[in-house]
Amino acid sequence: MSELNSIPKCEGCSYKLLLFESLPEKNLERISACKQQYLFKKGEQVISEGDEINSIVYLQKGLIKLYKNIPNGKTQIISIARPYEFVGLLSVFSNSNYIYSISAIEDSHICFIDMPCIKDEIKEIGTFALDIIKKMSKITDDVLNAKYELCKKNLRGRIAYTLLDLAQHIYKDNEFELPVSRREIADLIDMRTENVIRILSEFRKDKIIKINGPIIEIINMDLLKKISLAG
Amino acid sequence: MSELNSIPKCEGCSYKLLLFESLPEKNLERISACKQQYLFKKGEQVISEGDEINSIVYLQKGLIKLYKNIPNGKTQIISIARPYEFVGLLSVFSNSNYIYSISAIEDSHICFIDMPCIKDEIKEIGTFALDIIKKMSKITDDVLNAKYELCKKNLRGRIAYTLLDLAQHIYKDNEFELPVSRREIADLIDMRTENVIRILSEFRKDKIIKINGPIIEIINMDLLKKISLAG
DNA sequence: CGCGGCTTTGATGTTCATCAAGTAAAGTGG
DNA sequence: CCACTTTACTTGATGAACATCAAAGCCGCG
Repeated sequence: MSELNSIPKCEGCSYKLLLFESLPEKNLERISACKQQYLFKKGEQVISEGDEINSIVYLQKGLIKLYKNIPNGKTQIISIARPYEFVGLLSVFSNSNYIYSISAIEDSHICFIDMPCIKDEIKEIGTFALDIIKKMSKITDDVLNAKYELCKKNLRGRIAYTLLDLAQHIYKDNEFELPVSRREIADLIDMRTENVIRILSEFRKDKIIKINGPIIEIINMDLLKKISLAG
Repeated sequence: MSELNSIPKCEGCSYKLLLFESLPEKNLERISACKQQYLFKKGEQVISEGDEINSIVYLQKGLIKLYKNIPNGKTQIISIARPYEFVGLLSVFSNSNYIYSISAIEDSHICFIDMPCIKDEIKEIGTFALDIIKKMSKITDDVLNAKYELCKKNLRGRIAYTLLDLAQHIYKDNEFELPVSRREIADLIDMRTENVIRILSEFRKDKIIKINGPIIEIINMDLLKKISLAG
């Protein structure tokens, strides 16, 4: 982890539009003054389960994963998050400590805004409070819907769904490098490593995707969508 | 649906402590003035998918289910909610229309608070805004954790988990009447009706529960907990 | 170089969905 | 009130989907 030496003002930050649109100039400056931006290298840990929550975390650039350590020394990935997502927004207001860990799976710029600052602005600016509520509501909706969808699908459907998510939402490209191991994908969508591999191989044989080590290219998007829906 | 003829003031409502603790007397009176309470009989529909959201719904007494209608004429139950739960809180701030239906599975008292009133108070009273945020955050956490747990379990584990939830959180009694059909339980936890029945029968044979029509009594709580955890 | 972790494939057994068939219970119309 | 229909419940048989076990190749790293 290293501090970014040129810390941009919040005024120029694309997140401003995302969440701070309703904040007057004066308040935005206060927010700007109580934030820290850091660069995390690929693989570095951002948050450890149990850490005290004293800031809101968001991802400006890069890719991170949320995960829990489960008893037998394994990990359970909760989600993979891309920029423009308020990584820690889900439970930071109801807990005093993190119930999951976060680490960077690509070099990432991460911004920490002090929690007391955020709370002060929420208390002072009513429209900002409503914005936060709306955003939280949206995130919850999305995460829950995704989980409900995934739960009902068979294994082929889950893999198809995951590949589509990576291509369409995370990388916005039909060709991308799998950001996590096959074992971690298995964790993420509740199946076994062997079956992740097997189904990826089937998709390759069926000419739905090309596999080149960690690189995946989707060559039959329509069929993949059908499999995801049918699953 | 029938209007409750003696509408109690919010001051005496147990929900006051739950959410409106930080609201001054004056504001609580305004909230009190823009709410409606109704009695819904068992089976009556409270909200239909697609209805415009113009109030916050909460359950004061009774039991309700949230569900979606899915294409083939079937339904998917999302959750069963008990009193002291803000039924509609999950997505009411990010959508203009309901994305699920709600119906009463026991006679229920339901309170509707006009959304504009709530929003006005959020904007005006900062601590109230923070309370709402905290509550939403907690609900999200709980619902998500439950879904993550359930997803990973095998069928026996899911049934055990569901029975424990009903006994411990919903009815607070080792003996209770199943509030929904076995088919609906299957929907709720993503399995087939036949397997719900089969596993309940197995639990009966293993002397974990007693079944008397719709009445279930848990007689080996420890084992049920083990099965839920092991699942 | 050897060790450990990730990947891959095959063989095998378990879990679960599906199909079929029958009973009980509950509503419906004459 | 009874015949009739529908819906919920229940059990068994079967096959498909999936987890588990085993073994081998690959690759990075000390």
